[in-house]
Amino acid sequence: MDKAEQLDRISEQLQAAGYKLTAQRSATVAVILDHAQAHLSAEQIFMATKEVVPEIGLATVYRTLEMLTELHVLNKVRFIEDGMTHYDLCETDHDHHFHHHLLCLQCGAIEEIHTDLLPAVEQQVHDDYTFAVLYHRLTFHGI
Amino acid sequence: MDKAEQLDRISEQLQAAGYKLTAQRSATVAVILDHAQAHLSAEQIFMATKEVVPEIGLATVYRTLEMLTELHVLNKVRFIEDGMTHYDLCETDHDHHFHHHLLCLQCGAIEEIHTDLLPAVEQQVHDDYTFAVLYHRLTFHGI
DNA sequence: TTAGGTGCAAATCTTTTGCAGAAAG
DNA sequence: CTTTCTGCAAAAGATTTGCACCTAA
Repeated sequence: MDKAEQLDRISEQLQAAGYKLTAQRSATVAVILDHAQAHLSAEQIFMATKEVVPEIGLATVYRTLEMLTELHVLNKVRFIEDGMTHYDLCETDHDHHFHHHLLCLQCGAIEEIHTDLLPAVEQQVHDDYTFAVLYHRLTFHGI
Repeated sequence: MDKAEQLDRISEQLQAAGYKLTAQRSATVAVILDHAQAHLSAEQIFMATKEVVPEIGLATVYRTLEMLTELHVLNKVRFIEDGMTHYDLCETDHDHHFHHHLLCLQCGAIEEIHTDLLPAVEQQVHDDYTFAVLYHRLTFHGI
């Protein structure tokens, strides 16, 4: 699935949910798709979107990001290392289970793993702690 | 190891690192030990410490918390659910590998698991991604 | 005695909100 | 047309910092 296709799909999702399709929203989504693996912060998304729609305001970006999060298009992520929220694209399907982070303590780079490493572990948690795991969040710190 | 003993140990660590042992710092550490499993926020630690040392200021608590984090007495944790940093005690030994969270999406309760579930997974990450895992951060969300 | 610590208030930083004008459906 | 969006500026909430006064060692 290429970017244009994804953009269309997300646009449809927006409209299906009763939201209007504005230039600001399309541009914001396009920026996010352009940096799919980059875990941008709101500020970074704002800056990049401004290149395309110069009159956009930061508040609009925050509102769009919030909206996309509610629609499960985006995931919010917070690393202790910096004070802000980062956003990353939910891979359409079972993202909740197939997505972890590698964070380099030396260069700050963030990479993703899309292999599910934890099914056995989740089963164990379920059995030992009477806890229904809906999703998990896993970050490895290292070099 | 009981609380008094832990407090002594941490006090020694502070002094060994060249910090002075003040009433505010002892009281703050005591509060943290009293709520060892509670993942308190700075504000909560401040409130509780104020009961013992009423003249303490929030800024001092933040400074102490920062200091304890640098000394690896505490760990900072951020959940997407609320905007603030929570602090939890590093279990003296190999906390980095033996500590995960269960977060209940219904009642908001946070529990800890002290079993290391991931050694096999870390090995795999190391092999597949040329990545030296120093520590990881894992939260399960569910009911 | 003196370097480091403290409380307070002001500053900062990220995110949210109120509102009057603009635009999508 | 009408409901939803938008940009701006102001507000809010968490954390940090500057400074003059304390205090542990």
